[in-house]
Amino acid sequence: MHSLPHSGLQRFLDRLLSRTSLSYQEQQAVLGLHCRPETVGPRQDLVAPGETISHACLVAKGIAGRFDQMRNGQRQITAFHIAGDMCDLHSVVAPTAAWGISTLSGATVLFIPHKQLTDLAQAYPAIAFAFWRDVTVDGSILAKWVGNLGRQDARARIAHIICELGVRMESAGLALRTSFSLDITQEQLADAAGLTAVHVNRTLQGLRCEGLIETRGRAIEIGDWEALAEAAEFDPAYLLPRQAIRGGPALATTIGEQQTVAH
Amino acid sequence: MHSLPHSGLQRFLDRLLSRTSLSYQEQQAVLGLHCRPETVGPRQDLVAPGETISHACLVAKGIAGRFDQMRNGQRQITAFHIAGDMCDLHSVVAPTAAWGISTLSGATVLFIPHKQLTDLAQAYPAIAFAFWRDVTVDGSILAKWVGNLGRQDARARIAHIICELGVRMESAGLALRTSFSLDITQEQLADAAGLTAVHVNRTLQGLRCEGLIETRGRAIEIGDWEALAEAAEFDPAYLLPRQAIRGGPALATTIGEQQTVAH
DNA sequence: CGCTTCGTTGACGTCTATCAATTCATGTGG
DNA sequence: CCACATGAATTGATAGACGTCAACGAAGCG
Repeated sequence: MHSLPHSGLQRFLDRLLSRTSLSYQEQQAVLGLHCRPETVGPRQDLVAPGETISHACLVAKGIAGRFDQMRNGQRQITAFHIAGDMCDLHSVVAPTAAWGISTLSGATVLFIPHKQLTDLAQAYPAIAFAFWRDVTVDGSILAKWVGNLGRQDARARIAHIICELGVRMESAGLALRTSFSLDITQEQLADAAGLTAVHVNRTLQGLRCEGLIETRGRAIEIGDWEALAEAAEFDPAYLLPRQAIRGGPALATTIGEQQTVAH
Repeated sequence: MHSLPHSGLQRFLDRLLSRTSLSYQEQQAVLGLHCRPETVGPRQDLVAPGETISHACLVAKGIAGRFDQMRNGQRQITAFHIAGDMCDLHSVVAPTAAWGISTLSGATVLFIPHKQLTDLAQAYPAIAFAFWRDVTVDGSILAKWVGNLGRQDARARIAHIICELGVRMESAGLALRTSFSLDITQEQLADAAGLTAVHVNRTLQGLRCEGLIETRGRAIEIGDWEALAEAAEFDPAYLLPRQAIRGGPALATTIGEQQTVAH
């Protein structure tokens, strides 16, 4: 369909490589995925709640969110997806989504048929393993969000979300953790933090007054990272950076990794 | 180590079989896992937060919980594990836990070395696939908990937890969804619902007054299931019952399932 | 019998939601 | 260049849900 790999695929590959080593051939196989790119405006639903889908969504540019929808129409964002994230690798296993996916900012999204992904996982065990790790990271983030929503107040919740996205953007090579653009509205931030937009607004003002963050438009500057992380009780271990994976079981090498992680 | 398979392994196998078909040989391989059973009292930590582990925990009897711990010692339970649940299949991929695991009631737990599980996944692709599905179910439940904590009030949150555990116990063949023993304290329920024990107590009284639940000790009776599910906005789709898996991609059969799911 | 754990109750304080306006930024068309 | 529309950020006043603290009762257990 496309002779040159889309830059979104390169970002996705980089993300996989950040936790799993893949051979040249395996890397080429990922880059060779056939996909249908699409430019989407903000606040557009990519997957409706309850819909059965046959493709996964890869965010190439912008930011998207998975959400749970209540009867009264309120939404709870359960995950943010930045450039390079595959929104719903789960859908390969469970094609009928209990959730929805929607763009938050304007975005470029690649639609990849499930069959392409399953074929890939089948042909290359190392890729299947990388996919499994990706799903595990997703679960780890969700567990942390449960803790964040259940046991932290508004100030800590928002600080935690800001810390997480900063670190994730830095890991993805999109920005510095202390200076990045969080291209979502306060209302969307509220839907992620389990708060109202009004209260998010006041809490952000509090964080600014404390000197923990500065904002210019949707750009966020964090002067004192340690202080913000302290306020958020943020510990990046749950994001499973490479060192948290190292020292793992033999599966990594035996099931298809071509080379061990550098030490 | 043990000539006869432990009944906990049988429960675990049944759980896997509820979503993935396995051949006789594969089933025997699961039952042949070597494990160290241990009887543990209530409120005992099986895995401390931040600990690096080399084994997974399988709950054979009783109920355990994964939790996130705050600086001040408060805990947020992020997942319940009933008999037949493998607590931390994730730990195979990420052996340094960002979370902790603790018994809630008294329990019998089997400790299974990671190596056993990785060997199994390596030898039998269908088992690897079943593990992947298990991790996906876990993630789906976590996402629903985020929605429950972020956008529902105390009454709906507690009702939702009760509904979920009822359905899961019924699926596991442990009880009826309308009549089961929820062997945890109100304080533990509060740690899962993101509330205080006092407020849980009052909310439970409210649910009893409304006639939505009846309790005798820790046994719960649900007279009108529909009404409770309505109050909780509970839809079991997120638990990925077998029918949500059917109609999935070809991976199931191509990657090792011996027979298609009965229809 | 005393000890411990758990469930229950009351009074009070605080965090967050709700509702409604107002300001600000941006873009569009005349 | 201005009038206007639109979406987002901000502000104020008030209400409600939930937390906190403290005490008491019930049940199991050595």
